[in-house]
Amino acid sequence: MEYKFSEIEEQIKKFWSDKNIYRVGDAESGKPKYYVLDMFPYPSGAGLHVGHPLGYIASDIYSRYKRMKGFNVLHPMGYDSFGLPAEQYAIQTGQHPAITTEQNIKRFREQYDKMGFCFDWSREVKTSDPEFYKWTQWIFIQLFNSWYNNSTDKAENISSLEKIFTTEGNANVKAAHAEVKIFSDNEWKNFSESEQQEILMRYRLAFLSEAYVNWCPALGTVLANDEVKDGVSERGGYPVERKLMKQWMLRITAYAERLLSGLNDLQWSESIKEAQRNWIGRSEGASAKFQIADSKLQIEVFTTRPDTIFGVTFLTLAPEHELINQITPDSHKKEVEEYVLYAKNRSERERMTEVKKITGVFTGAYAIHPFTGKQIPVWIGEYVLAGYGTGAVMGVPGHDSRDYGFAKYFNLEIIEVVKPIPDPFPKEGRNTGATNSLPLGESRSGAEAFEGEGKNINSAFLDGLKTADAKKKVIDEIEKNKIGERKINFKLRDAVFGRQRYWGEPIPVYYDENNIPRVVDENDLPIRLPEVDKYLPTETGEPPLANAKNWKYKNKFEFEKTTMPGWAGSSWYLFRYMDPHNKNAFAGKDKLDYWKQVDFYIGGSEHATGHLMYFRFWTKFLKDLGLVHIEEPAKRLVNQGMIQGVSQMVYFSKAEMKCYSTDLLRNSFENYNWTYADVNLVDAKGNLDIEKFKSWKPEFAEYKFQLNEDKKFICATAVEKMSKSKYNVVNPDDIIEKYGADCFRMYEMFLGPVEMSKPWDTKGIDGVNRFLRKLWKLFYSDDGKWLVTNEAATNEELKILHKTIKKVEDDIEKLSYNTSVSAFMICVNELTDLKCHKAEVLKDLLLILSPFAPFTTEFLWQEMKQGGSIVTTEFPKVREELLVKNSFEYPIAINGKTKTKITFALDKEISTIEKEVLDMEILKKYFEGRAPKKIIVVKGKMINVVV
RNA sequence: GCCCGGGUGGUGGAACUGGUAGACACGCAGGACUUAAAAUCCUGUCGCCCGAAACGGCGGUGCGGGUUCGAUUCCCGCCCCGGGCACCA
Repeated sequence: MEYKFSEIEEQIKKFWSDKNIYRVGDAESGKPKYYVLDMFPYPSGAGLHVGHPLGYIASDIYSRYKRMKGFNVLHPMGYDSFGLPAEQYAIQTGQHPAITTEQNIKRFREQYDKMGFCFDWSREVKTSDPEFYKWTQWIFIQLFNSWYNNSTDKAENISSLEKIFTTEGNANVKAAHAEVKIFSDNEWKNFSESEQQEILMRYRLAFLSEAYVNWCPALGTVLANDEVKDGVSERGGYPVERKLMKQWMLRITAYAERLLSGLNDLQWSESIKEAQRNWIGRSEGASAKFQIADSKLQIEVFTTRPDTIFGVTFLTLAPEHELINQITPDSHKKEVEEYVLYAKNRSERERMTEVKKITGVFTGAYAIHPFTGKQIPVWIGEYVLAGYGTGAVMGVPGHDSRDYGFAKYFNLEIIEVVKPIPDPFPKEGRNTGATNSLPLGESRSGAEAFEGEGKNINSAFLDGLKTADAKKKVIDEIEKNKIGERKINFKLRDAVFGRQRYWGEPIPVYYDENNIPRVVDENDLPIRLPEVDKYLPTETGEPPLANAKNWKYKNKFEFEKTTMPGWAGSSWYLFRYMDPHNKNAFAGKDKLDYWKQVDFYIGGSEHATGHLMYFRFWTKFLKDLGLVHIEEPAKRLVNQGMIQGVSQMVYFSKAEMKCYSTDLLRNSFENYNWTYADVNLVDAKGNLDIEKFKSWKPEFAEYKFQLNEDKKFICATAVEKMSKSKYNVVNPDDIIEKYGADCFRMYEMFLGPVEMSKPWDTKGIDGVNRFLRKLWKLFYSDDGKWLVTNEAATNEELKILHKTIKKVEDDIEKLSYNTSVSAFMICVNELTDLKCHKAEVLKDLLLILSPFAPFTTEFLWQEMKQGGSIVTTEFPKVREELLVKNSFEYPIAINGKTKTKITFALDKEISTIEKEVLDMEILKKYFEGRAPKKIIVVKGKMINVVV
């Protein structure tokens, strides 16, 4: 019988679906749980390319393996189906994004099914489904109704805060909040309703706030920080500018400390953890207030180097700083206003690309140094960011490179206050670890700012102290004199949550008769996305939802018109899979208790600072409310690498109207132009199908094609990202059609470690294809006879089998799938050599191979009449006793170079081995008459003789 | 600039915790089968040198040093590639 994978796949697919084999139960299964999750895909119109399934295959193998190991495995799939592309398409064509999205989901589903993934589709979720976004809105309401209590270090209901305000005011409240004035209980009671609500808004975890946001005019919406890369939008690459806008935001900064410390215990890749640490950007230091001369005003700065305070020669304010107007004397108003205007009109992009450019202006005002009493000038500079710290810095040009650059440029005073301590034990050729340290005796004059640690000079009471001690001492002084306080700052900013877009979850907020924002009643959820006749903003610049007719809460109140960002639904979806059809809660308590958290999460590293941050934030929030019992959503995270494309290029000369086979050009490429050729027009050996190329790119129809000596036309290649525009996309459907799903799955794994990026090269797939055919031949002869016998297996055969079981088991745990595929190949090669067709061996081989090649193994399992399904059968146990070795072939090295091999029993005395080795005749010639100095015997490893 | 990864044959990659570098494949070369092709099977395949062959010699894991009986693996200093962050006080 021939190996006809497409028939097998059809038959087995039906077998599984008839048996409902992938249906996953909950606690009643009586088994320990294991939760494997793939990152939520956005169903794009392009479908999947060969790179996407990499992670899915890896998680699928793991899920199948865990299931065979006795776990109740949850391995669900769904869609993050709100998003920009469908909406952009809607704007262009008028087609409702829901329709486009549905079509794309259908296509994704077809592709998933072909690959034989063990998803339990009865648990499928879609973020754009009202049954799903009802709970996204519900969580938003909880965020709105919560504040973060820094004393208990958790989120609490806003009512507890109101109670405190009523009994004692806000003076002693430790909370994450925007700037508020201190008020007493009586004052609170006398505030109007809207004043009270205005204050509460400054404490809520979901809040409306006026802030500088990333505005993207081309997309017509604001973006969160992680959605902006290099000053342009991550999606589409459109310019982004800073704009002051009233926006819904989430107070993720309240969780900064927990988001940071929680990283330590996670089994995530170091690079992702580092990316998150940098993004959170915790720094310790102090705030200090500088009095403005002849004024009651003070300017507060934040610094991580309070020990350098005696080196302060100026202050710099961000152009957006709110005190600028008040401190600037009339004499300097004009220049200052001009400068502020200039800075304001510079886009984020310009600012970023011109980082080196130094700009600034003197305000005309002076501040008083809190310790020396000296007057120092107050400047405005673009290098100071409004959103970080206090928006003002103390200029220490001696010990900060930016301050140094600024001072040099504007000719401001520079004072040295920290001297580096020379390394007393300099190690030759070694990095001492100290940054910027100078060799002993070298002077610092004319050098740049020294940013390292050292000893204080020119610093009054700090003189002679080492940096760490000076910091401590100066902060004590600062606090004692009420100049400022010890402070921790974070780079992390609150997340902009509203989007001026149509295709997203409506924010469940309305505005009452006093225009106070209120969340809707939970019983009114979901607030459905209304129909609109066009998806663009209104003529008055309102978001698309303002186009909806008769869309009012309780028929009279205006709804909020912005929608939630793409990452809203994906911030909590892990819980919905546990209980996807629950009508009364986002997930039932019993389900949450059983499934707890994701044990194994797999997805791309591009989500390091976006999704993975919000995902953790929402989980922590839900935990604070007692709704879930876990602090972190995913214990172990693996980032699959990218599968790159191999682009094919044709070199040509326009003048000659001629294309050249690449091997003819050698080193003269620069004299020619090139153009992409679709990878599908090039055969496995790099040979271009010229006729097809001509009809694909008609502008080359009249060109001559210069072939090489073998009468071939060879394309140049480059490894690049797989993308439509590079014509290097390989579609998994084509591969599956040609080689079958099992072969596709195994080949993707065989390509290399899951975490690494690598180019897709279809050529290599033949190796895996041959392997599957060889496997088949252990079961069927060429003329279709069933070969499997019930003969007892020999020791040698069992050894081969159990060696493979052990290897595969270890490899799966380590996700080293490429080496398990090798192990299978070795096993089948060895069994083929022994002509082994014994059921005893083959049955276990099928079992261990089944997570990789589920279709073929299930088919053969059924042919072997083993009963049940291979999917639900137990993973075979290694019989270690078969693998015990009693002798070892030692490599014998002379001075570390292997010369020969000798076998010794493993329990042989080392001293006996030493003696025997030294007496060996073949080794004598290597000694060249010298007496061996030393012999090293490492049991079971090797022997080395030193002469 | 800073922070993470990574660099091994023509190609993808393997090598436990410092112990035989190049497993397993692809490709290539040669051969068998065939009228022929496909498929399949066999042999060889890191480089150089000697040789009829060797279970001969030398070199070799980006480069230069070091530690060690022994280094792809550990340490120091560089180079290159990929990714992230980027005036964060």
